[in-house]
Amino acid sequence: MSISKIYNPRETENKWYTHWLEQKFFRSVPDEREPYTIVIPPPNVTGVLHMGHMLNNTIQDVLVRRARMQGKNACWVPGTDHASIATEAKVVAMLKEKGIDKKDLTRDEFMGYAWEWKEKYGGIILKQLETLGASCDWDRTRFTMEEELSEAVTDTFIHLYKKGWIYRGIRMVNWDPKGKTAVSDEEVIRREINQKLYYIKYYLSPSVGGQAIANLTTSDFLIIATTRPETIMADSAICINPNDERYRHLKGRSVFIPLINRAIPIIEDEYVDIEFGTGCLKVTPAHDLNDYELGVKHNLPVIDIINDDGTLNDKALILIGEDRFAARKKIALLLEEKGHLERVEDYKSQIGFSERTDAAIEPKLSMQWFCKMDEMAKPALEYVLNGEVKLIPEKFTNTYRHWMENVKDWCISRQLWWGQRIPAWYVQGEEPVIARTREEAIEELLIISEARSKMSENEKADFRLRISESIKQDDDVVDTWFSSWLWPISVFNGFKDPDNKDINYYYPTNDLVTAPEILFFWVARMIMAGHEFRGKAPFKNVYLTGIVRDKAGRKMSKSLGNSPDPIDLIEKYGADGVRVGMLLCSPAGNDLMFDESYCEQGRNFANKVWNAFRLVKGWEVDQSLSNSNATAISWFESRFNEALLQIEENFNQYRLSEALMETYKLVWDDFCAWYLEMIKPAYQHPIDHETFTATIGFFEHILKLLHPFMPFITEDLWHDELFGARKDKDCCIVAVYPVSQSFEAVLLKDFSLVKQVVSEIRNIRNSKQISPKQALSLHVKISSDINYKDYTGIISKLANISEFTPVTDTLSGSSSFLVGRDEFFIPLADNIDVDAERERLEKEVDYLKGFLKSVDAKLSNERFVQNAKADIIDNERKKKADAEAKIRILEENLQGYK
RNA sequence: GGGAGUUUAGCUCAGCUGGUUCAGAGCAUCUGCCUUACAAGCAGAGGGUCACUGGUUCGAACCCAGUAACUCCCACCA
Repeated sequence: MSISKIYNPRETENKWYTHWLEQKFFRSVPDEREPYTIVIPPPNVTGVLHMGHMLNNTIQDVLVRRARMQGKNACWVPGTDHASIATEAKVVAMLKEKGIDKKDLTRDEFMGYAWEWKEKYGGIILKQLETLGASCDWDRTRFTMEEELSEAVTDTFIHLYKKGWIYRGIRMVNWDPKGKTAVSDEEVIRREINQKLYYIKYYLSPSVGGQAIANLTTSDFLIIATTRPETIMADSAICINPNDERYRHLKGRSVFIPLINRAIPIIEDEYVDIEFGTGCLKVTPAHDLNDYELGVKHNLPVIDIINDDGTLNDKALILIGEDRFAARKKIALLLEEKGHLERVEDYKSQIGFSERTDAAIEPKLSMQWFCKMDEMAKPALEYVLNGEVKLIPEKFTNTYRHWMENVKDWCISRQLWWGQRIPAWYVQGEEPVIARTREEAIEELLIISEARSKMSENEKADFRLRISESIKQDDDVVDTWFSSWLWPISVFNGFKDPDNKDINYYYPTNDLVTAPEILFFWVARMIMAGHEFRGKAPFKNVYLTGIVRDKAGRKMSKSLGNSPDPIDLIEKYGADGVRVGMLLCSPAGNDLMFDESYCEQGRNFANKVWNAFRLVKGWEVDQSLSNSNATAISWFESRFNEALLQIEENFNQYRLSEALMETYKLVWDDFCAWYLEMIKPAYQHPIDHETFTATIGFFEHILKLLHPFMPFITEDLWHDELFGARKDKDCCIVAVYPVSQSFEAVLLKDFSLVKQVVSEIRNIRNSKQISPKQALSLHVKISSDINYKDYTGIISKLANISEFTPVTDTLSGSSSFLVGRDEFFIPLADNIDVDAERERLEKEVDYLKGFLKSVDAKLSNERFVQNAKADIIDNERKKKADAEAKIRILEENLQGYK
């Protein structure tokens, strides 16, 4: 036999993945079986696999593989997301390196480069998923920007527009000056930043009507606190609280903006917090959301001094062309020079940053497209509240509800090129028209025009000609999420062909596995779209994974450099090892503190399975031998079913890491450490046929249980001739997953006592430094009803006992122990420290007496006896009897030492 | 500022409706072993005032109230 002592994953992984592909095991087409469907959360095309994907996709693969083995028609749909901002940023950067500026390109040219880039790098992450063993139906791979999915986006836009749920308007949006696009509220990450609060003097203009105000002595100026001094040039007013006594005298007056000396009015509004800062607020409608609203209310002009790229424009009058942050520093100096800066304080406040580019968000007024959310949020909330969609863990329901009840309209336009272009068409002097194509837009315009005034055929032709020359499509694209919210429907072509076989069969899908961070971005919106377009939520369960953190609890990120490359890990520990490692440290719903040592544990486990196989593989069967392991076999059978029940339960509750741990212990402890040790024939001895067959059967069952977690090693072993000849199609991946059968509880209970006996003997050996090779004799004084005769063989073998003698009296000069009510003695005449032995017994008796006392106290407590349930009381009585019996035994034994 | 969650062994976590022999697992640690499946291993051991303070109860890791620490989400205070 020349099987390697160590499991070598590299050889097997490729081989079996290819085999699975060849056999089309991942392929799913509708049939009569019950479907089990997962759509992948499409990773960004720009992405490379990181630990978050690793976790997320391992979980999906475990679920899919298990479902497949349970006989369901398992379908895992893979794909990628075009990720407009992230991808466009990468393409722009790539072009820049080549010396090309996006500004110098036409839209088409840019898209050419972008597609080229996508073709080149877009497939990487999916290839990487293969190495981890993902059993996706690759024939179904979709991309959110491919033609059909883009059409779905356009159709959806039109549909919602017709419903009046999509509208255009000027709003204060979150502007990303780096990406030069608006981003949604959800894409803004707020961080507390150390800032400076600048106290700036605004001098009052000469008093009203030329009359000096008497009590205005020191103050020819007001002081205003701001974190953004570079925006003072955009100020439209100063606002005070009408109830603020301190500023009563300022009503109706105006001040000059420092440096540029533009006069602005002082207005009053209760919005201003008297307590904060100086109680005076500068109102900058163009650059602050609240100020904007204040401006609308008080009819103030909007002065936008910041360009799309975050530099100051000519309306600023000074510091034109400077970046906003540079301008901030410079203006502080200028103000200081001119004596306008009263003081500067350190100040902490929340600043928004773009999720995609990490640029500080600039509130900016602009014309954008919005999607109304309130109507769609209602049913989407209902699905979760009534349990049709289950969030796992449940705690997210609260957060979900809160969000859905306070949902705001969704800014869906993005000032980018990479994405689905907004299907709005403009002609000078006309309202925008929403249509799929230029032609349809023109027709639409014609109809509108026709409705206004009747046109002759000539006029029509003229009109058509005129508008087809001037008509222009909106330059913007829709938010990426505006395509991914359709994903569970669009991957099955549910928009183009709403009654097709696939969508009818696979939709709604079963489980969605994703990160809680995108519960609102994506999950909530998918539920909305699911309801709107299919009348059904898109999935039944949403498993929200934790965030992968490092050992110190920091989120794994590129910038921290604390994230291992999953592919390196797979190289090092094997895909099965990494999968196990990932799951071992991922309790459902909690973040996981990842550490490489978990992968090591996973690898060791794979190796354990490998070696168990080597052992069995090496046995020679002797047909003439009769079965000498009946007890061990029935014990393991029961134990297996007991564990399987537990595993099923864990899976039902999506406790994957517990399901894995249960399997791990079943294999390592019960199967390897106990069962195999019990039946293992002596060196170079054959095994009987019956035991061998049973063991092979157990092994197969174990491989099946392990398969969803460790697909490669299990498939590899599955095909060994040990298990008989297998056809190409007869694979572990499609083997029938076992279903738990009834088991013998009494046998399991008795056996746990037997294990204790073995452990006690080993313990005595250990403490007395007796070699395992030295056989011992065991004397047993039985008072329980366990039939130890059934177990003498097992005990003898596992504890190296040469003689098993029933006795009726305690045996002095021996090391003794108690298991249950049965007493065991190992004669060790010259190796016994009598004092120590006596002491040990006394200690045990003391402990038992204490224990008995507490039980007695309970039982003599009337209220306990009155209130507690009968079985609890019974149990206490049993404990009492048990303790009393043990004390009697031990005390009897102690006689021998007196 | 509002809300949610967490706090159990050195680490990561179980502990389901309060009640099986003084609270469990895996890893790590310690001790002894290279015993022909596996040192990526075997056998054994140690390790916890269940964050803190009260309360309810015959009985609390579990229920209630408060306190503290941490985490996350939401929010326009310059």
